[in-house]
Amino acid sequence: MQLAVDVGENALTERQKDVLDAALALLVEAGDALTMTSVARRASCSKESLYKWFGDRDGLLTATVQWQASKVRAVPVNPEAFDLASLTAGLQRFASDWLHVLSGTISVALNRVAVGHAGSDKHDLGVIVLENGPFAMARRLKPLLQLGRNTGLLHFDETDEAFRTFFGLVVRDVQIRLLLGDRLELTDASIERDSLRATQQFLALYGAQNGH
Amino acid sequence: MQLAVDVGENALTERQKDVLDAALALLVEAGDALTMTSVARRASCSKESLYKWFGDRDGLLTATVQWQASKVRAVPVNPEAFDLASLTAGLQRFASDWLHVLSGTISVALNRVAVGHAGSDKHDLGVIVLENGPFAMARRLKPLLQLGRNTGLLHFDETDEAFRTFFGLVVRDVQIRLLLGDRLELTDASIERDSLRATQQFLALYGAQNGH
DNA sequence: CCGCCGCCGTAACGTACGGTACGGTACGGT
DNA sequence: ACCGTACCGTACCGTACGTTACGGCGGCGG
Repeated sequence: MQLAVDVGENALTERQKDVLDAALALLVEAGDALTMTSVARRASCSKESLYKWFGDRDGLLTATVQWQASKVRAVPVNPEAFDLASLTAGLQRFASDWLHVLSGTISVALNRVAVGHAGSDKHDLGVIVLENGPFAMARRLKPLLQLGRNTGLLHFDETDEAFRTFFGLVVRDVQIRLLLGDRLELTDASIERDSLRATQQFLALYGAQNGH
Repeated sequence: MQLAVDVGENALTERQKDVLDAALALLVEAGDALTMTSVARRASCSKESLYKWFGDRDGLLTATVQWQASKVRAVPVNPEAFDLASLTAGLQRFASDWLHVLSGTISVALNRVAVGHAGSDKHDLGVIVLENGPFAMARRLKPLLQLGRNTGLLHFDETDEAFRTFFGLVVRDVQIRLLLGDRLELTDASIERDSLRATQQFLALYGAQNGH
């Protein structure tokens, strides 16, 4: 399940990063209708350079998605003085971060193009987004869950099942509705509220003080 | 929130239904790469007829999505002799049905093209899928939830919040992973197991016998 | 100063596909 | 028998876009 995301040495010059940022912006604006010409114009570079640097259109899209993925790096949770309060805070902070990312225009745009490409031959984008989306969330959250289990604060058999339940409680129908174009404004306040609710529901299901 | 899905009189001839079924099959196979020529060839009809019947490519796609939507009609739950057992059975059956639909190749294909189109100007497909997906699920489930509340079996303030929690517990990360191309085989047995788990978790959160 | 290199801008090419036009055929009505 | 209608198959047109090629220009080593 451990797929290579970073290509070791990205070897991206600043100029190329600027180009990829321009591609990101266009991806947000136009979605998959992005053209090589539009990227070249927006980034003030030649199409020749685009093809030299990224090979072809798919290479550019792949590099763009990876570039965005490399920008959102995980902040690890430090397991010092671990108790119910810090577990709750960690879960809620995690849910809040995730909802903020999910509802961002960049996340929506990238997920849209990746979903679209997963339907054709090119599964690369889907794999990359999968790896940096749900799978990355799982890798980041599972240590916290296992720490909770080791300290007796949580009860579950399969870490993966616990994670997926938490995922469901946090994300619910938000992502699919956003991807399908539903206007669904998530204010900071509502995200805070939903994160707290999801965390409390998760603790009600897997917390040590409750039955099961 | 009540959007027209059926166009009153569909006025679809059998021939046209066959064409739309061919379009559905091609949508599953090729996704958004479907071409008018391929539909005409598969359905053994002329492109002229396609344009006469459906206007343009978007019209064909819209008609295809609506045609599929018209095929999966809801089976209402009869509220006779309602108790905890029938509530549990209803929820579980609902979850099972939904997971079966979600994981079907047709649902995945239609959601993919709708998500893709939601990124461009044409939001129609997204709205239609939204209307026949999450929103239809909500309309079908909410009467059952309210019946549960009226009979004292469930406790919640907002029906919509309860529904969305159930949605999250049932769907979790399954749909987004399928849309992104993750190989995720859902056997009948695993779906039955997941439906039961989701139902029990939901009852643990909103059931009358539990706290809150 | 000179030549090489990387890059910009743009023009050009090939192709795929949406959309249209048209000839040919079957059929039902008169 | 004749006509209108509906439809199939196919050829065709226009365009958009991916991809390639080329001219020009600034910088840098010699």
